[in-house]
Amino acid sequence: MEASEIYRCIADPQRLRIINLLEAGPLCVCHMQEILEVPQVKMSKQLSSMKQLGLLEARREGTWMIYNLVDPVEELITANLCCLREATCAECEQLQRDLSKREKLILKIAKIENDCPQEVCQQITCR
Amino acid sequence: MEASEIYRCIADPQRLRIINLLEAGPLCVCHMQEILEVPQVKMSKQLSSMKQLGLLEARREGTWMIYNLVDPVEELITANLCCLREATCAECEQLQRDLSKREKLILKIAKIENDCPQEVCQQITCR
DNA sequence: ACAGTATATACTTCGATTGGTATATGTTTG
DNA sequence: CAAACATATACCAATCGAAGTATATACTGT
Repeated sequence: MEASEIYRCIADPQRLRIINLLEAGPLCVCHMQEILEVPQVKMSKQLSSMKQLGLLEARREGTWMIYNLVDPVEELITANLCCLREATCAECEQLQRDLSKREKLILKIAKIENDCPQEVCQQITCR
Repeated sequence: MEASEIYRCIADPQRLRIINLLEAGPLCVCHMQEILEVPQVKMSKQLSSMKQLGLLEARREGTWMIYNLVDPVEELITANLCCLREATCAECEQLQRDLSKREKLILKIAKIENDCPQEVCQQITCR
């Protein structure tokens, strides 16, 4: 993958947030939607563009699609997330908040039975 | 400066090459043109957009404009250049070649009297 | 087979970005 | 002041990417 492709991808704050989330573990689409508070279409299109690029992959579990970063994760991605998590710009702080939100969500769905992604994501997401 | 602005900037291979060159030291426009083999208009427009963004600054010496990275250089820029110089994608190898070309050019203009940027860049570029 | 839920795709519209041509600006030298 | 050089800007056409609406697909449980 060329560097410019990766940069073009993470140049969009929304896509960067998705990558940031997935770097912490796989998630299904509805979770990401909930955390990022973004319309379904937009989410789906961005995921599909990143999958096409070769950055993400997805597998289906029931009606849900679970996305994850392709392993091994691109060096540039790792390096930049690392750098961003120590920085203090507005976007960087958003990334932090997203990760906290993810934590809470994971705890919630681990508790409540029959919640949307419960039986699917409980084992997969909380590694 | 927001992260996404920086990524949008270096998502263009040409702009990344410019930044890569300037990270090694200031250069005047005609030098960069010669190294990157790019039309004058394009070079000028890209430089001006990066200056506007706050990534570059320029000062005039005679008829020449000398550009340099604003000090201190953005962390993200430093980190990414560092990462790219160890990588092996096509674009990364181009960056290496550009740096070699820069070395040769510097040596050349240090020798030849009255070459375009000689009296200007000799002291400035070869720090 | 049907209804419900999760996700993806097609299509359209709109604004931003890019590249090129022509021209302008600023500086030096004779 | 005119000519030459280095660089910047204005303008236009073409392309690209983002966003929204509507619709399609895939799966599950009844």
